[in-house]
Amino acid sequence: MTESTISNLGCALLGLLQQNPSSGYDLRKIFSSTAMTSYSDSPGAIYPALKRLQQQGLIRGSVESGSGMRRRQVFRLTARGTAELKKWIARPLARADVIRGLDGVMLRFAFSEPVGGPSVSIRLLRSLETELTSYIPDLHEQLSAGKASMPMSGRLALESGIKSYECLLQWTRDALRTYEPKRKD
Amino acid sequence: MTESTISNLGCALLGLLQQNPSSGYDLRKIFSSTAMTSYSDSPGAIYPALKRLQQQGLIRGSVESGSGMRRRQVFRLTARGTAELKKWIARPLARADVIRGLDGVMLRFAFSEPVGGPSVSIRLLRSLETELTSYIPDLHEQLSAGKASMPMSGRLALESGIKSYECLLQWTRDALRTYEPKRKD
DNA sequence: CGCCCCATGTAAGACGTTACATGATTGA
DNA sequence: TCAATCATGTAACGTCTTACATGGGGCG
Repeated sequence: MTESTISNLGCALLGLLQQNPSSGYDLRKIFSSTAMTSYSDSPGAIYPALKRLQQQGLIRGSVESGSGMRRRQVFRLTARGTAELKKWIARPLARADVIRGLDGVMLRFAFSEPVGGPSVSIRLLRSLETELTSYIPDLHEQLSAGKASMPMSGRLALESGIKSYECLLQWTRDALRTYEPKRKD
Repeated sequence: MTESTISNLGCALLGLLQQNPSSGYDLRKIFSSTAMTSYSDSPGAIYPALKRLQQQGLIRGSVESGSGMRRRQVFRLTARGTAELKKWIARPLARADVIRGLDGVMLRFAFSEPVGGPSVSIRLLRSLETELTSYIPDLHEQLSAGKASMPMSGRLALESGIKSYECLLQWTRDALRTYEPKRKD
């Protein structure tokens, strides 16, 4: 029933709607004009996604049509939508999330504070720190294992991936310090 | 005709096959066991992708079935496949590639040297440097513009994105120095 | 003999992309 | 009035996910 998995785009929509009730067009503008450009602003993605969310009972749209106004439909989260959003954000992290779903993780974190408060943000950061700490050494091993047999560009590409994870780990710790200034490191 | 766009997975397959003729199963193992885990190792993705590449005439499979061996089909690049791979790698970079297709860019770079030699790698790195140099300031502007209205976790998430691009730019310059030791910086 | 791994595939479904289509309203 | 923008959608298409299916070969 509530077993539906929601796509990243769907969750991004939920998160944005939680902050401000918006129309599909508003959301498209957000995706096309802000740093959330990594999500599609095409109508063929957004309107069907909104329809799905509404069919699942997670959002509800109401048509606004005052005189001298263009017809537009403003969507808001339902109680179930809020619950689903919270559940999505609080879902435990696994290594797979770090490897293939980093975008989703950052999206969850971005919404974590307004939706669940600082404690949820901190929990996310902590498990991200854990996963990265265990994953990065694996990557180093692969690098030294394959060093000889890889072309230089391949090796460099792998190093780039490693560096970016290390940079993310750094950021994670900085962010944790922002939330817990008294944390001893 | 050769107008077909090939998916990232398809290009990854082409690149790997260029280095070693392999069966679908071999390729799956690579995806599941190395840092290329970001690509799917599921048979439902790989076998259809191989079939498409073959239908496009970019690879050719030959069934190996010596006695006492399991049947397996080994794929090799055709001339057109090599050409297509080269074209894909040499395609000029645009900002969109940096925003939504970084994976693809790194994949192209990883194969650039064995396929096109150092000059192609260098060209890729240079245009990556250009794109990043122009994109990063935009992100900083967005950050300072939205600073007030964003929840802290949102701001931190944006900062994480910025940091990761800055880290990538750093890597790009390091890599360039690897290829051009005498470059003055 | 039975189980697990090799090796290949197919089918249903979900999602995003691209491109097209439609109307209403604002502004030059 | 004519173009641009607002605002919403639909249709076709390709691809990935998940799950299932199949058969041969090694191993205990």
